[in-house]
Amino acid sequence: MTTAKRVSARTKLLDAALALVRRQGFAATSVDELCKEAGVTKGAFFHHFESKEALGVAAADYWSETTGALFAAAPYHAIEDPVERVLGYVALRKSLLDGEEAEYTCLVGTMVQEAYGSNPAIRDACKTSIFGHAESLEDDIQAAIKSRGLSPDWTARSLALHTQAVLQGAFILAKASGDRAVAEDMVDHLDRYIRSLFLSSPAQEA
Amino acid sequence: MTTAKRVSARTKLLDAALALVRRQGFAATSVDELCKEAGVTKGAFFHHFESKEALGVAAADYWSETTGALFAAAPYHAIEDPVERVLGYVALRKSLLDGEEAEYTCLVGTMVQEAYGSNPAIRDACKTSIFGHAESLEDDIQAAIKSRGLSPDWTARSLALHTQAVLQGAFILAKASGDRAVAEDMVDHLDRYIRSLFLSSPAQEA
DNA sequence: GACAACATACCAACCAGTTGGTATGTACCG
DNA sequence: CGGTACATACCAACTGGTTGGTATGTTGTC
Repeated sequence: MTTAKRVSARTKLLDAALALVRRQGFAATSVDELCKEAGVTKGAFFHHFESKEALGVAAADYWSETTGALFAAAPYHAIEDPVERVLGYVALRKSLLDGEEAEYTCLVGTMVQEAYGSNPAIRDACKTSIFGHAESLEDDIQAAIKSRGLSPDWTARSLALHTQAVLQGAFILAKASGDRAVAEDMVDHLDRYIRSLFLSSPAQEA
Repeated sequence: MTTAKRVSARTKLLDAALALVRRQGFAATSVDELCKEAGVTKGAFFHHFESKEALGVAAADYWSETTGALFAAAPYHAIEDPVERVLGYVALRKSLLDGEEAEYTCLVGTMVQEAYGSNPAIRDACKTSIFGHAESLEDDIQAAIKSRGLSPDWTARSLALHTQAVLQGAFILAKASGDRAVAEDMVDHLDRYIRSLFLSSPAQEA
């Protein structure tokens, strides 16, 4: 092992950032607070990150890595029919709506709202995270289009992004109402929409 | 006229709050900055608002009023067919995606992400704004259901909220990418979904 | 002359970031 | 193998500027 005793201060700070920024936003989270949550000192913070902004960028990248690994390992990829695979993704997203708001909502969706106008580096990192995740869905959607012989007037990319938009919006409504059931209803509508795009016959149970 | 020379400091501060908070978020916007933008002093600020938090609540209420008036005056209400009226609302929302991000995005959607965990008063004001606006759509959706003789497994309320979720999500994607065309695509998907719910035959042009 | 609507001057707490330092490697040279 | 040179990882104390908020005016109006 080349580095670190057990868990490096860097990783502890990134975990602290996920927890605190998701709960209260980026600007409202101070460096002191992050250090306290991580159990390290300010010296350690500025050893690993040259600024608070740099921590924000690193946190977005860290978010992409950890959530990317989670979705890459998910069992829905094994579903053979591509339409059902896309619906499997949506079902997984619904099942992840569990616990407190700060536990299931999206770090980069929260951060980009604060950063888009004043912090290009964080904005770009958030963009890469959201649009990169959407891309991982695009191939399945494209395969689903092909499998049903469709020539839609919408693109696989735009539908992949739509799933992300619905989820991000669902998070906002859940945060506003304090009720994750609202978010679940939004995902149900998304499921219904995707079925309507790929299945010629009307309603059908999951 | 009972108050104010021309425009009261209170209104100027609320307008400043809309501009600044939409651009950079609530926590990142300081009282000094708000006063400078509004062209008033700190004394005026704390004369009208007992705290920064109170300004946040007032800004959310002010947002509800101004946007409420805008939508109440919109011509789509005159459309006779309730399904077309709902689609008219969606078309209006799409047409409002104009200018810079900070000009078309939602104040309360931005604020609630920062406030939900640490500021119940602001959270509630945002909830009232979003859910209140959704309610103004609910009657039209209910009428649309009735007009087509449907008995759906979804509620008018949940579809009204879904429109808001799609819009809020579209704003996030637009902020992340810096491209409002992405948001327009999301609204197109919403339009397509609503048509699929109410029209038995497939695609049809607006 | 009372009261609302502001302005000016100020403060204690907090902010991001810096400093100067220690403890523990690790690389390389003789 | 020993020792010096350098790197990495971290820490406690500090700094200058900013923060939300206050105390005390001044002004215009009924």
